[in-house]
Amino acid sequence: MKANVTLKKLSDMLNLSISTVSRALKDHPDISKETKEKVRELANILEYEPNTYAINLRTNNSKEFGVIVPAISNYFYHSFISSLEEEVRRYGYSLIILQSVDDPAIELENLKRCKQSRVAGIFVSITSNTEDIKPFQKVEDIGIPIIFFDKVPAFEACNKVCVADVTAAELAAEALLNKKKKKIIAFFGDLNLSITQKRLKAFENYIKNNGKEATLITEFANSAVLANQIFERAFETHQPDAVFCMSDEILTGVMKIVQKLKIKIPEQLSIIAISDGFIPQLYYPEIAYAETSGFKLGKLAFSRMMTCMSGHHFIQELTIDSVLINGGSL
Amino acid sequence: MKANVTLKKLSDMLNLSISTVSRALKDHPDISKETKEKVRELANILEYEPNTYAINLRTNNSKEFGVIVPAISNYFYHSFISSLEEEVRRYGYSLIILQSVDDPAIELENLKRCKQSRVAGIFVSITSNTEDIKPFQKVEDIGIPIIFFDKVPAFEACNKVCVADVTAAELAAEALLNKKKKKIIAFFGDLNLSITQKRLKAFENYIKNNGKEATLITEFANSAVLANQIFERAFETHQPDAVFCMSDEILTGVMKIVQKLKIKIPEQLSIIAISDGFIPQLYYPEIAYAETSGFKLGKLAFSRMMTCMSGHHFIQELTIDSVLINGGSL
DNA sequence: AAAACCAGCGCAAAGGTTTGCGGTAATGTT
DNA sequence: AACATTACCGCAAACCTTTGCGCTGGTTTT
Repeated sequence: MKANVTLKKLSDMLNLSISTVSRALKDHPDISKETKEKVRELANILEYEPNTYAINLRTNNSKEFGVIVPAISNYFYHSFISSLEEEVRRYGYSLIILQSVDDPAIELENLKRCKQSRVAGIFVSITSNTEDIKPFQKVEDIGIPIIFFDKVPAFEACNKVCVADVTAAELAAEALLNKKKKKIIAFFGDLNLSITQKRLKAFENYIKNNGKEATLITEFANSAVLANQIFERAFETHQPDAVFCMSDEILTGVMKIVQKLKIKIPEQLSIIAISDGFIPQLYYPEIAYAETSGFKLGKLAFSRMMTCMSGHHFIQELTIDSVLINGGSL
Repeated sequence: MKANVTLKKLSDMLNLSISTVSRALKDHPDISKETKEKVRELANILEYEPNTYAINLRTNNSKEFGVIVPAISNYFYHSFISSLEEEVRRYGYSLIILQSVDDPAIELENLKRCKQSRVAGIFVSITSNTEDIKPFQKVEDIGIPIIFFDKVPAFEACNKVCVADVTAAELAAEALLNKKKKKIIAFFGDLNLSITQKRLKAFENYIKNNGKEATLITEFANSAVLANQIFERAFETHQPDAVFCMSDEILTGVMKIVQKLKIKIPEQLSIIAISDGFIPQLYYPEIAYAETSGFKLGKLAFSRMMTCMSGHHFIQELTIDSVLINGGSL
């Protein structure tokens, strides 16, 4: 573990002052070409690297963003994180990942960590049980911008970037109606989540307004396993000609039953989902879906973060549009 | 953006020195109970939080680990990361995630970042093209321990934690032979990867030594899409009674053809894979697999990191064992 | 020839915390 | 009564970088 080379060391060796060395390395106009050259040369030889800790202390901020999510191993978040990481790296930032395990208490702890680390900004997807948004607002008050993404607070005024839940649900509904489906099972996740409520409402409304002759049956399941059982029963009871799956989790539950009962897709049953696309393309035929791209959301979240950091502090709520991706399942 | 409360501020308000306040908050024996009480009280009221930057500078290390992976959105890594994050959090550490996009140049840049951030340690899964391990060793020389996981350098002496490739492949082969399979397609990924070579060799050897009457056909594909085409052709050409998939990527490719050709599992074809378990349970019947758990690997990697940090610097190569998880696919 | 200017560099403070050492007063020991 | 001990606390250096300001010697302006 060799001694670290610092500005002081360089300045000693060159018989210059620390400030001159510092400025030389930063190409400051006050320093002559020759001096700059000498300094740079020695810095290269000794492999000088500025001490990040000292810089952070001096400038009182770091090139790091915090990311707080309910869980990483989720169909959606890792594509978001992956996309976000790509983006922030270009600007010299890094990502600190914190999982809340869907527990508001841990979420709060994670927030506190971000505050203590004095990150440059925080990306948050809240847990399904998060009720108190004030702690987040307090952090924002001390100058750390917060971008909520995906799972965002329902009412409070804050910076949010979301997928277009309403559009996605409507696109899916429209696709089914275009195919003249008459008996549709719409299958949703945890009704306590605002995302479920939004998609449910949008889907129901669209069918009600545009599909007079279609029958709609709604089902709910909080896990893929539960989705299995519920769908198996529902399929036999109602003999639907189409099923809409609000999420990947639901879709995987449904598809397992499809395989078990050897249901013919799309002859016997049409399927459509809302997804970011990974799960739907695992099946044959590939499942049609209204796209909610974690990738695109990552890019959007970052650009929003940058404008927030530049001082434009007006609050904004953004969504990325959804498009219909056709599979052979319709 | 209110002014930050520092030790100095506290000490001024209490008419104490900075050092006394610092020690009081750390429960140092030199400080009297009463003083400690007063300090703690005021610190609470003012919501004092130590300045991480200053601490890092002073102690010359941070409570952060770097994680360098080829890509986050991978079947395996996000469960590793998720598990690792859970673990490090208990000890007050955080995780900085860096993606190499399977590019050795970016990988090198990521390594440099970790070095500049002076993280406490680095977890690395190298890209398939990484050839030069020296930069990693140089970082280790300056006192930052490095744990290679999953994709590890083939020959160099360094700390590695891996899944039990050999055991997993043998378990899978054994399971197929137990079922008296006679014509087995063994399907592998990129042959340039050491992981592929290991699994290939182990599988082939096991069949050769224990399954005299079984025919083995090996195939290779570098992507799920390629796996589709190759398997479709191979299935029709060879009419196998079993297929072994070396990875999730291969498995998804195979399963799509299974669905397309309506191959009956397990009557017509037995399937077994090596996987961490998420993909296999998406299908009906669930696919049997030799488990290589990202979750367990995360725990192991962390414990190895801790012993490395405690100064026991002997190099070690560890593997987590594999177990056979039965599905209905055999 | 005096005044103004400029290029090039150094001094020193600031950012907040930790910690070895030294100091003071009070209590205990012979 | 003189000395040693103990309990508490403060001084100041160190970690490394950034930056406002001031200083010097030389060149240009009036």
